Amino acid sequence: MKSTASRSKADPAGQPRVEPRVKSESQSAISPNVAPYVDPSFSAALIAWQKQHGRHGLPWQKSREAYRVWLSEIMLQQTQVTAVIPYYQRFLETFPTVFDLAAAPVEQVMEHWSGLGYYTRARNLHQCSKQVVEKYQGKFPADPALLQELPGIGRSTAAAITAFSYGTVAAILDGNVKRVFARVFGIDGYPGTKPVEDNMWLRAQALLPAQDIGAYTQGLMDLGATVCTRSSPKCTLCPFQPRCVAYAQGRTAELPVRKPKKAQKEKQAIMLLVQDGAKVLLERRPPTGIWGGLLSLPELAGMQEYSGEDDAFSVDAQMATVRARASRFGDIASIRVLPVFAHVFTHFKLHILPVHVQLKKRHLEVAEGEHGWHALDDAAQLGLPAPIKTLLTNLGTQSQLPFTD
DNA sequence: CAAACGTGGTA
DNA sequence: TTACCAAGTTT
Repeated sequence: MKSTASRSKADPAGQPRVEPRVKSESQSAISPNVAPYVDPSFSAALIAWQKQHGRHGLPWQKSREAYRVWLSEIMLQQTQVTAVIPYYQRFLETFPTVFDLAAAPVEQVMEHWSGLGYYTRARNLHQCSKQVVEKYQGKFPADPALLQELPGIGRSTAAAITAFSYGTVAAILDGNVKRVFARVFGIDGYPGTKPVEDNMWLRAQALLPAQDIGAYTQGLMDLGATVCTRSSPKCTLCPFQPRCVAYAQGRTAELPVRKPKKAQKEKQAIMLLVQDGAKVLLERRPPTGIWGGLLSLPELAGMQEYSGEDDAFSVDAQMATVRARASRFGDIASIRVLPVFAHVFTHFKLHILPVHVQLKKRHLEVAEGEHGWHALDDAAQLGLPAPIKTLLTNLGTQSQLPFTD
């Protein structure tokens, strides 16, 4: 990021030519927002800023190979750069090409994704790799419209992949862009709503440069991630400070408008930790729903609504069921109720009530379909939900369980 | 189309 | 500790 003082000859400076993409329609339906207009100075300023102050050393920036760009873009959906880096590198080592990924069993893909969250992304990633191999001979299309038909790739991701890999001129609209636009143009209204998002897509299209789409797209992301941050934006370093509506009005803290918050739901689930010596009983969760496709502890009766302390879903009341369920797998030596702990998701809080069942004699293969015995020592390597992985790991090290709630 | 879908970091 | 968030897509 240190700038070589000399400007490279590749910098055309001047005005990038932009074809007029927006008709002079009245955007009257979008009340608080001004109609987007073509403004070459926006992309010119951003591209210049990116080349000098943007990020250039991220692991997925070392190659423009579509497979790598695609992999990084999927991993980065709703996920921060620092969280992605180790996953990205491990993925590339294990699956160096789209052919390797397509040929791998989905269980192995889930293992490598474990801990990253939003597990549908992993299943879609795997499906997508297979389709690219079958339909496109392993070469990702350069047309965003074609890419967008593939699982896990939406409008914004399709544009990002083609812009970075092939230089295709297409607009992205991610969280960074929404934040930058909301502030620079003073856009009121929560960006998650249809009218506001539509307006932003129109702007994103109208502001596209004819050249340097890679630097431009990266610039939008970099500016949002490093300067125009959610809290404490570094406005003095921003190339758009002179034209920023939010800055001029002292409203950078209010824009973009926050998501209206709903009452947080709470659920609870009794989870069976059936142990036989050094092995523990795990089951594959259904492909859809929370933790879809991951290995996890058997749940007693699914996740129940939770309302305060006084709940009828107490472990005590379920002991008979616990005993019945566990005895299918062997003769019970002991049952110990472990401390309850909570795990918070984006949209609800889950109270986990673990019950430890020690077997003295495991029934020989109970062929329970999705059930299987796994070494406790392998807990860290298996594709497990983060809190379950923590639970098993702590069990093995004798240390105390996660925070009780 | 609003809701579902994870996790770890920060205020 | 609670609340909010970070390179969105799918249903």
